[in-house]
Amino acid sequence: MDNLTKTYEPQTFEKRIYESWERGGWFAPHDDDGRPRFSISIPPPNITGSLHMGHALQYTLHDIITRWKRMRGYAALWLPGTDHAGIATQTVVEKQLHIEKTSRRDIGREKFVERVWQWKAEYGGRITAQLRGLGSSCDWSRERFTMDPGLSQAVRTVFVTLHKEGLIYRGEYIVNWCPRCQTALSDLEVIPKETAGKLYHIKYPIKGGKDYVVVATTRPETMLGDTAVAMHPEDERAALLKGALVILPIMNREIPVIEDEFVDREFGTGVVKVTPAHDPNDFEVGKRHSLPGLTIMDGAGKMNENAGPYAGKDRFQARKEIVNQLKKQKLLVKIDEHTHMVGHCQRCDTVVEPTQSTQWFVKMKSLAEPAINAVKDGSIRIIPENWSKTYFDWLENIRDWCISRQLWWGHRIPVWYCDDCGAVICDVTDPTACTCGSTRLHQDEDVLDTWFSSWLWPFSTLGWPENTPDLRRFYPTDVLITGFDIIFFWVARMVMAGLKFTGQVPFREVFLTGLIRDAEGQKMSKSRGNTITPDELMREFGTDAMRFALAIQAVPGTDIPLHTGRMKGYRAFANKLWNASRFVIMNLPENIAGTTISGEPTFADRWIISRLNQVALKVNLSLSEYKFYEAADTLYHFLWHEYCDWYIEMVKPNLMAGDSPASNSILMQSLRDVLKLLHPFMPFITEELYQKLPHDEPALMVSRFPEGDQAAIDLDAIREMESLQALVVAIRNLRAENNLDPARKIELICASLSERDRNFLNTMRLHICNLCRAKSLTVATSLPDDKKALRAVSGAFEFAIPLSDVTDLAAEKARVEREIRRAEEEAAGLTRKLSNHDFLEKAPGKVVKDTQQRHRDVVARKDKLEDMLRRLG
RNA sequence: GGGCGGUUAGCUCAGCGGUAGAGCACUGGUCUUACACGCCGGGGGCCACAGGUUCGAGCCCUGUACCGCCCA
Repeated sequence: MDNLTKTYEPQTFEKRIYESWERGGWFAPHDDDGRPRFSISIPPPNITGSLHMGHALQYTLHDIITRWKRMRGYAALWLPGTDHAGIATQTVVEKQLHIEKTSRRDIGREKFVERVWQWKAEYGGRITAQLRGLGSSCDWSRERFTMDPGLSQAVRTVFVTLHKEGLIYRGEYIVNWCPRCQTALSDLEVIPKETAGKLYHIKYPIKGGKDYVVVATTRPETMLGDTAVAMHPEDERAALLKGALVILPIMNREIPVIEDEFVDREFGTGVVKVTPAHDPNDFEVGKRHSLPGLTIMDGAGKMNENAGPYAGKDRFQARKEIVNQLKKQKLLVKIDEHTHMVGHCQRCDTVVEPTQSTQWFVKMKSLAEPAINAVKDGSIRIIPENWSKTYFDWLENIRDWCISRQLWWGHRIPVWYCDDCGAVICDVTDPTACTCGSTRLHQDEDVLDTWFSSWLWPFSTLGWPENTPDLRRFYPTDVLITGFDIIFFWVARMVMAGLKFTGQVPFREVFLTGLIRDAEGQKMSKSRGNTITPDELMREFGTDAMRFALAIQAVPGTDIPLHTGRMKGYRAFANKLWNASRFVIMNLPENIAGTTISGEPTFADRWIISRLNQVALKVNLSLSEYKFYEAADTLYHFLWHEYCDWYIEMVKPNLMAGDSPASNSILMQSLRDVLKLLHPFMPFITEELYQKLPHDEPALMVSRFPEGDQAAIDLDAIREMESLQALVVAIRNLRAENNLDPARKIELICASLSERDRNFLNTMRLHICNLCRAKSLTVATSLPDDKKALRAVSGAFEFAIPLSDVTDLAAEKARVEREIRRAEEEAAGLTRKLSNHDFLEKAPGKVVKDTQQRHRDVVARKDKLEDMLRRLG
């Protein structure tokens, strides 16, 4: 048997253990079809990313559930993979090219895509390596990437199907445009941020007079694209201006005054400029009033040829210059400070420019309805339940999804245009000729939003559109675990796609985690500089300690502030487990039988077995309800404060005497069960320790999870243990209060009028002496009338520690008096309750009975204490 | 403006109708031969506020005040 180091040193075994699991092939689900199956797919991390705390939390929970199911005999599949992160990955490679003093335009599309694949081959394994470091028991043989041929096939199939059904269309609309990424974005990829801006009040002269109207705008540069000004129809000024034209300053263009109810009369001057090509509202107004749209910027956010003198200038520079120009022309009335929401690119934080542009869209309405129903009728359960409302709200007000991106990295839109007849061909396989006979075809330049492949993830990874054995066996998946922040991006869309294309829900349950925050409760972000990475924590505290810390704080629907003190605490817990195991291993007889119990179990044995079964039942129940925190907390308390603090201590004298073979065996077996119960939470340390103990299975991870057996619970043993603990704590307390040297062996007298109690004391004699550091215990019907003794009461027992050197009688009396007062207060409260007729009549019988018992107990206690006080003189 | 959370011990959080809990921090004692990442004790809470329901309310209802998030 190897000797264990004195402290927990995770870095010495984590890597080795993970490799042994992989070598064992235990991450892949059993082929045995008789087993129930469990399946979960990973929210694929971005291929360019590195593991952050949110991942660490979510993947820890994935792993806990997967390991738990696997150990309970399920053919458990956790399917891993990554997504191709269109914008992020393209940006990374573009930066590389920039360093090489070239660009994607220079090398061309084909070469560029090649470079990205090259980059992926080189760095794409980074995040999956980190995933391994976390202990994730994913089936790597089934790893998928959103750009894999199979998944690409799924994307094409879906596109073509939706296109045929008319649910995908192409058109010119206002979209969110990121001038840095130079692509369109979906609504979800735009982050509105409260921004301190300005509200400019600008005079637009009315044609043919000296009058003018004043419009208010936050984006004066867009005025170059104005094609009208609008007022509310009920505005009295509107009547006067009916049919009037105003002169657009700077451009000196005549534009009409129109009336439209969308104008907010309260805001600004009640008159707004209308720029159909650069504002979503104005775009709608423009359509209603048949106004032309005039685009005044290019894809990079620079003013274009329609911007007259400002052509070529950056949009923000143009804003400054235009404001100056207006000032000069005395057309600027005033500038108000104005805080408003400004859209920023989710990827690069650049201010998004709403721009009129031709893009591809998905009609979402008809897809959303079944997704709503799936949650309403319980086919999918969202945990915590209150997120359902958010889910419904979004789906009920869903807008069409802009899916085309002006990128090169991604799934290219499977649409071709005939250069001769202009036909549009949309097909799963690349067409070679048009129906007109022409072979001059060109494919649409755009690629699809990355989420357009992610929303197929639960089934595309299992082989869809092929009807593969994996798809039949592992779809639908059981549960989706992810952050609530992607409930729209991903969760809702997956439900829509799953129902539409497989006719089934993609998962039966959705568990939404909170966000990981810093110690001050702030969101972690690079700009705040408050990020902590899992790598740092794993190095400092051990992976198991970090996992345990995350699990025990994973209360559904609650954010987790990250305190390193907490991590330290769970490293101490791991150390405790380590040392408890060390103790057990050190005390193993050479040839202990693996699983058989020889000899009669002692009281302590019966107690720990009972508690172990209760704990196992509780852990299974908690995990089945996704109460990770409850399961972890139960185990923490059991191992430390029951197994270590009491059971090991109670077993020590037997071990030293060598007279209880059963205890030896139960000590080891119950530890092994604790290791099993803890394994999903702390896989590395438990596996390492399991390997050091006698064991039957090749690895803990494939051993059987303790289910807990109601029949193995001896409630009498548990009750007796509770009174023993209360008595021991009371005696220890008395010692400590009176500053008795812990090394000093005391004499102890315990008294009770009941014979049963006295029998109990005699049975527990050795435990009491051992746990209280007493050299003798005298059991009596009453305490001797000796003044020189410390006295206290615990439950039905009174006890005394005779001391020849007790000197401070006054202090001792004061202490007893204090206890009497406490007992009196409690008794008074209970008396009040019991003299209330309504309580006696209306409260359930059990509650009344318990209250009466408590009252009797506290009165008895008070009597005993008063008796003690008298004896003290 | 609409919606959803939160407000419990110094800190971070459980508890959600019948005696207020945990971890950390604090504090007194202690290197008792598994562990000082330890052991044995201890202190600390009108459970945000105001009403209501109930025999009984952190727990249910109504309202208020702060704080946070999401959607317009």
